[in-house]
Amino acid sequence: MSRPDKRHEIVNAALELIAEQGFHGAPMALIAERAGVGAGTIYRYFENKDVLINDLYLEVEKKIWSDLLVGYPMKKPIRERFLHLGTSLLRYFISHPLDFRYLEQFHNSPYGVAYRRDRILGKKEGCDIFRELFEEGVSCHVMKDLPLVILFAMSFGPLLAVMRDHILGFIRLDDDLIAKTGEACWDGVRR
Amino acid sequence: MSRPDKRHEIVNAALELIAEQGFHGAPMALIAERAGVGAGTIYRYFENKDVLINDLYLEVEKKIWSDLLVGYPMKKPIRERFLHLGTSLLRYFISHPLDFRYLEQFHNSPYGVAYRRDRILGKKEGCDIFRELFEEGVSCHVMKDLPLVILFAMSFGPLLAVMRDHILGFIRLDDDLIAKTGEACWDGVRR
Amino acid sequence: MSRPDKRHEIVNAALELIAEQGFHGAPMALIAERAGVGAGTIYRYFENKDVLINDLYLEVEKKIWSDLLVGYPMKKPIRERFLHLGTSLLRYFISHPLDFRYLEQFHNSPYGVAYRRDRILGKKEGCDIFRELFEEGVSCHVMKDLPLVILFAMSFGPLLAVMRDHILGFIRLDDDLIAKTGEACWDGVRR
Amino acid sequence: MSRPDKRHEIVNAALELIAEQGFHGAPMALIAERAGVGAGTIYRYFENKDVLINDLYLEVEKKIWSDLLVGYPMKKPIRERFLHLGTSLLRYFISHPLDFRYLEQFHNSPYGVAYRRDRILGKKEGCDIFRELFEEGVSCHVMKDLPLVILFAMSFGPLLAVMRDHILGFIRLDDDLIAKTGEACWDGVRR
DNA sequence: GATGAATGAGCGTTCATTCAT
DNA sequence: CATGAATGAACGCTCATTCAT
Repeated sequence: MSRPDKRHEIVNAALELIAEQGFHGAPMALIAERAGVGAGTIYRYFENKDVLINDLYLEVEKKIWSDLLVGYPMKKPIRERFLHLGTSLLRYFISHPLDFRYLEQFHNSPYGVAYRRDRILGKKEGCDIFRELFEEGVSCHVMKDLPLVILFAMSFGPLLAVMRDHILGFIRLDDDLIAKTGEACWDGVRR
Repeated sequence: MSRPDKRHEIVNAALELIAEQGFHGAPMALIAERAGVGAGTIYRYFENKDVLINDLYLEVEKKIWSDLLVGYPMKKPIRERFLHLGTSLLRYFISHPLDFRYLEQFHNSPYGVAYRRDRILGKKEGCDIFRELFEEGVSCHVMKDLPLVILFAMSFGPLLAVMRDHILGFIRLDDDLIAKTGEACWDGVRR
Repeated sequence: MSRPDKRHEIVNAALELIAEQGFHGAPMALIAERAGVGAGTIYRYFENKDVLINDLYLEVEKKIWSDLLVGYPMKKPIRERFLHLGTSLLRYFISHPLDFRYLEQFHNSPYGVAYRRDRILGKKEGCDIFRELFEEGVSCHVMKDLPLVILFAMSFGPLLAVMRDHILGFIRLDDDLIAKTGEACWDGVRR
Repeated sequence: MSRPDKRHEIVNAALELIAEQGFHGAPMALIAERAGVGAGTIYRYFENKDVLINDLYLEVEKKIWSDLLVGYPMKKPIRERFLHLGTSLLRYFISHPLDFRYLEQFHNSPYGVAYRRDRILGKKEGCDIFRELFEEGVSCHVMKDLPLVILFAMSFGPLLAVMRDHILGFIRLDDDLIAKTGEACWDGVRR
């Protein structure tokens, strides 16, 4: 197994275990076992468990951001851009349910708080696209005149809630439902 | 200290510690100490830590349900009932931030999954009021023709997201913002 | 086993193992086993291994200081006081060889450096008696006019070296040899 | 890098690390890194860590012995020979503090005990010069009539103790102090 | 010969749970 | 009943040593 492969096996094992069992259910020894490496090997790739968890988070986030930007209709009206982002996010998570569950575990843990703070305060680069969209939406009187934080919440809140239900098997999100969910979110923020 | 008092102290200590520090930061010995009882005493009231955590969850949920029903405008239009529930929920969490944070910890843990499943499937009593409201809303063509699960998500998702931001200090929810947030949620579900 | 007993068993097991095998040869699990307690039990008495090691050091040192003061001929000439301290120290270590070997391990480790520094600089109380003796010896022209640090070294150096040889079985220190060793040390510092 | 060079780099790196940080602070990987070789390479020169440590000890000791013999006044009186050895030892350690600190680490560890035993029992060659000197001193009634072991201790004990204080910075050994320390040691052993 | 990635036994420490008092 | 000292399995992590390249 080549070096990048081994790293990937570790990251994948961690993603699976943490997504499925939470941080408690993912001791380093188990991650190592599932990755097919020795326990000490993980520490050649990651300084410690925290670093592994944070690096994994960054990787997942990066994949998502780059996915969201694929086909982003920069020149189209705000509504279409909004719908693109919303439905893309849903689609991404539907194809990568472990990523979704990992992010949920991450955000709801000591690790995640700092990141949430940074994101909201605009320190995270990837979020620019959202902030710009919302700022434009507000200033063009297309969206409700509410604090950005609230508009964020009105958009992500329902999307993520719907995703949770999909992941848990309470609904089956198909293209139709994805579109309708996106529209409903738009109704929540539009003026 | 009487028996119910002692139980209450334990439950309260657990609520505080878990809400503030997460499950990791709430070892039984610390809960016992903060409750002013011996470590072994907890096990006279709760079979084990899991039971304590689940019982605590049920208590918090019960308080919330009963609070939501106070002043519930049973006879008023769907919209008003919806807004009552949404803004009441926000108000409850604003005055009981520990309850909110505990629920978040709980839901995002192995404990929480089973409960979410039960609730959605209609096994939880308290949810009846929501289900009835949404079913009526859909059948009267006042709400979007979407699966109940989606309508739930469109309502709770943003509310809880907004609450998180309030708890984390990113916004300050006042009466005006509470009302506007409720309205925005309504826009999301209404036809 | 009563609480003080258990603490004593732990301290004793640590003393034995560290004295005989060094810090490497004294893992907490082994200390616990030899003490006849569970591994976690040690942590009820000592915050961590460092604290155990330092506390043990302080206990040993206290025993020694109090032993040295027994029968200290405060009013007798410097020479007699010096000989009292030297021979008492030898006698103490002969009856408590584990204490001697523990101190050796301790001083020759990261733990011990700080203590040595403090002692030399006169921050340790117990050393007062030595410093006073040497200062008086120098100012009365009974001892050589050398820095205190050197006089300390001229006294303790040979004593401890002789002790090491006794402990290792290279010589058998009897009363006669103890007396002669003390005298030889005195010759080293006296004018 | 030639074979002897590589070996020397390894030995040197081990000396530095162990002298400065103790055995705990000198993992094989770090020794290898500082030596500029691969971790596995060390094992081509030394069977294992113990062997490396023991070989290093022998090298240091050899350097010292050969240094002590430089200018040894074979024909001069016992006193002068004694002073030569004592002050040469001090001077050697002052110019080679790492050697001193390494020896201290070594002697105060499981490794060191065997060597001390050997030396004292006369199995080590280098010690001959000391033993001869002391035996002559005793038989000529120039030194005290004490066991050789004690005379050794009376000589080395204070010297090494003084060195420790110098290394730790408690005193600054200059030529004057070196001479006086040697004389004081002589007073300890002479009749 | 030289390498350094991989290994896994072993470390110090935590904490849910038990049980003698 | 209530206690809290005692427990030991399980954790995250280190490092001497091996071996495929």
